[in-house]
Amino acid sequence: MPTPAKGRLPRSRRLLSEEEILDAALDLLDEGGPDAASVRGIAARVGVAPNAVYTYFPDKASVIKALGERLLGEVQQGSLHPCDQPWRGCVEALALDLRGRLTAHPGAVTLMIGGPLDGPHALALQERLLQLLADAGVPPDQAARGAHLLIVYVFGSIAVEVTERGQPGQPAKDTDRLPSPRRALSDAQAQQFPRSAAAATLIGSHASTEQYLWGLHRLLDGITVSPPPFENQPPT
Amino acid sequence: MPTPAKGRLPRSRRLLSEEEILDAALDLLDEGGPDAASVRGIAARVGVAPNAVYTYFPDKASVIKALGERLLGEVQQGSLHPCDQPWRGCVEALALDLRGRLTAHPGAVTLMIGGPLDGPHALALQERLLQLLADAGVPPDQAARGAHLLIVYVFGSIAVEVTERGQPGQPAKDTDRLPSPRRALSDAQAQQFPRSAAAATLIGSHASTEQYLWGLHRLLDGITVSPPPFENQPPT
DNA sequence: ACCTGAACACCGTTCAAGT
DNA sequence: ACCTGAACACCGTTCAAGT
Repeated sequence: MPTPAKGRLPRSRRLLSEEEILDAALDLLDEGGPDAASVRGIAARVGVAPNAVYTYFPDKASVIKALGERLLGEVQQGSLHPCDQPWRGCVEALALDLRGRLTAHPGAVTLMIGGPLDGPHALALQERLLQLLADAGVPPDQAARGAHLLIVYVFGSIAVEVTERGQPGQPAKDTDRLPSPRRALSDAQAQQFPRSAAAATLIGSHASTEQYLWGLHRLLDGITVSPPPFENQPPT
Repeated sequence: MPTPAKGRLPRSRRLLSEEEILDAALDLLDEGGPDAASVRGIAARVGVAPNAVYTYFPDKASVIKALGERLLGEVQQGSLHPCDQPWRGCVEALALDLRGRLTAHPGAVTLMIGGPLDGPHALALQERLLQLLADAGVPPDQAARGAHLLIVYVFGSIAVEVTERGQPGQPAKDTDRLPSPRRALSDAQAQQFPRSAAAATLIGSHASTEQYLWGLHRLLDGITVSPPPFENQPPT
């Protein structure tokens, strides 16, 4: 028996670790956008041959999946403290933390939303959300629907935000280099879609974080005050 | 002057049309998932050399963008009739139409959400939504925020739905071939995340369309009844 | 077990040439 | 204007071989 090294720490003469590969992938995505995280590029950055990556991950999709899970894990870790605020504040903090940590890596987010979010850290986030809604007195079936609704909203908002800002990979053609947070419409578009043009200027005057939180609370309103008739809310 | 052919119809001896290329791309995506729509594959399907595609579109991203716009255009066209129901019914019909037409093409949707939805048909949909909210008596700034919220929800739901179902490209590993609409958790997962497990069984008992509409109406509740204090709703 | 060089079967895109 | 063959610079992944 070749001594299975039960401590497992000095397992073998590997040059790399899974984490180093994920670091390299994230750096490449941050610098060059969603197409920059090629297996060959990752291998070059950590200084090995392209196929050495396959010692640590079975394929490229697994690398992306693990990277997404790691980003979600940071969120979970960042909100570990039991949160002494009222429940709405806790949901808000969680949503803000999630948004902040993901929008910092638009290239990674673009790849993440291509596949399902079903890893353990994603589940842990859902679990925490269900816990918060239960604490708020929302009955289980409504909390189940509500948590799903919140998840769709939060990830949808992040996805929209990430795709609206230019990725570092795309050269960002200079015709639409507008400084406004939500870019205005061209004259022709404004003429054809007057309400959209007006809405763009109305919303553009607010910070996107404010818009994000407004939507979140509208949604919490809808979840907590809505049918089936339900008024179990604890006092503020 | 080489006679610019003002009628423009028999413009030249082109073998293809933009529509044929989009048809081919959509067929490939439907059959093989998001990675199946290669420029070379499209060209082969319409019977030309790979680079002939670049006569019609400047690059692959433009093909994807045009395809997304076409799918959104069908939605817009499908809800052309002025909608004689009360406004909530109209929003619901629009949301259902959008979901139905997009989830029919999961591969295309996966590619669409990678880039921004800012084409004319996307704007037309937003315009219609703003019109409906204005008809409902929602003041302009709230309608602007609300429309954005609805768009995020609808596209987020579709994206989640599409990524949860397996794409035809991925071989759908036989370990998770569960028949339920929302797949249940493994035993280990259920033990670690009890609320998520319970929520999965609770939601799994409903059709996903019902869950989709539930969220939509919770959201409409939040938009129409919420601060700033507002009770301008027309009688049913 | 881990890494290597070499190869396979693909990509998107460009270029010069033909009509 | 439109299409072609040929090529360039890439991909992800596999395989046999080395340690």
